[in-house]
Amino acid sequence: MSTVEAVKPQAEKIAETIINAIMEHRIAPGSKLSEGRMAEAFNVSRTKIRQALTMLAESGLVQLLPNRGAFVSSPTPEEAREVFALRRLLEPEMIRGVIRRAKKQDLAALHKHLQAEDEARRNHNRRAIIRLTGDFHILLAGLCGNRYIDKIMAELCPLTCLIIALYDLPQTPACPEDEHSAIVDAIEAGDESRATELMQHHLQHIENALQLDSGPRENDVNWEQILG
Amino acid sequence: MSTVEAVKPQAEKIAETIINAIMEHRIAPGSKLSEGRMAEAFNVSRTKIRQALTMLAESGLVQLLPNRGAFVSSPTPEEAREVFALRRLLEPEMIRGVIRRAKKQDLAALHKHLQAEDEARRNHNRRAIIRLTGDFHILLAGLCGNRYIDKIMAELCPLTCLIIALYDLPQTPACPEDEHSAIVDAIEAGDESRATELMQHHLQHIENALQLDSGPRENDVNWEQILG
DNA sequence: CCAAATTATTTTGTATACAATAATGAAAAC
DNA sequence: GTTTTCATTATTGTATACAAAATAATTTGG
Repeated sequence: MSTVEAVKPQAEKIAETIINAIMEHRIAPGSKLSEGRMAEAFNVSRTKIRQALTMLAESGLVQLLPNRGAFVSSPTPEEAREVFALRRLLEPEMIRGVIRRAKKQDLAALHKHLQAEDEARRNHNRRAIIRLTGDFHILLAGLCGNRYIDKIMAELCPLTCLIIALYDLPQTPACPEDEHSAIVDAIEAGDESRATELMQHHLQHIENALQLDSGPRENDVNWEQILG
Repeated sequence: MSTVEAVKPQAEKIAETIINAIMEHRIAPGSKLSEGRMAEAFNVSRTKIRQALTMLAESGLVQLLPNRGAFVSSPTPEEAREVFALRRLLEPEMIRGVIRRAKKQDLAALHKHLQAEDEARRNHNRRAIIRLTGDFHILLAGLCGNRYIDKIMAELCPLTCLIIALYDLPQTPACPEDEHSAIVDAIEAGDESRATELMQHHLQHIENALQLDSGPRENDVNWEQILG
């Protein structure tokens, strides 16, 4: 009797690789994702790539234009605002769930994550910082006890990374230094109102740091280097 | 200069057909969706069907088991509760958006929908009733001004239909008679607190009418959730 | 007759071939 | 020199063929 191992389909892995690259700002918004190139890069047929792309499109990270191909989304300022509005709605509830259900090991995982963030900051590893600050929210979502919120956050966080790539001022550090650790402290203390308020402000800070009044910034496609 | 018409891909249409059938309870939770049969039914190749199925899987309505095929999801009681928890969080916010932004024509569309619901009820067209009561919430979501909430609701409503198919008592009418029209009245009156409260209660009523304490009803063979 | 093992059939997974469409580049016209 | 047109190239869209896996059917052994 063999246990049914959760075999993760290859297409999903490919999609995750792309998501990771998006979260690390290694693929810019608007980049074309050529099926042929990707098939070559991942050493797999276009069929698989196509599958991964439809998944990414369904999650909103990629736009599929008929007969033109797949492009990484570049959210408009309005869409950016909508993303943040939704996150401000979801994440406080998420926090409440985490406080209610978190076990010791979950808190340990959060602390471990904070350490990783810290290390990335010390090393001035900008890419890791961006990805990890996104992952923090995904990690929280995974602990909130609602798998649908979890799924949504897993889509909204990469989208937020695209938004930051488009509208954040390059010099500003994307994420205020210690807000994450303050949130974890409040969670650990079981202080629901403080934790949710910190989260609200945290999200508001991020949005405020963006330049959402002008149109999307001109940034061109540096796609080749990714696969090279 | 030709405007870029939004050509809706065929795969999407197939997926929508399936979603519609799910919302009308013409496909039971747990049903197997065989690629071959579907290809024949829709008169397309399996490639297209496969695309539609990955889309449906991504939206959570279908479960893809490796080497076994596609099955319509049958949410567990826990999942059902999570769906409702999320809806209770999203829909009041949605209502606020609708009140803030709704134009005359939007309200007209809502009234037209209420009429359709009424007619379906008069004709005792149970399938139409179920679908239309779901569509009401999707319609509202489309008016709320946040396309991400819209997208999420377009997934949660069909899921809710599956939940009702699994856990609702057959004799109970799935949706309390006039709650939708009361909500529209409150929206029209611009009474935010009343509208959101009505929506809260509405969702609570639906959930309360379900039998979520026992396991999923023996509808079909529930082979699939075991492997997940 | 029932159970286990084996064969046959069906169904899913993947790659590839070819058609259709768009993007690119070159030549011609103004 | 710039623009338009046409041919070429590259890319996407779709179906199909074949391999792998699972299900169904049959045979064999007890």
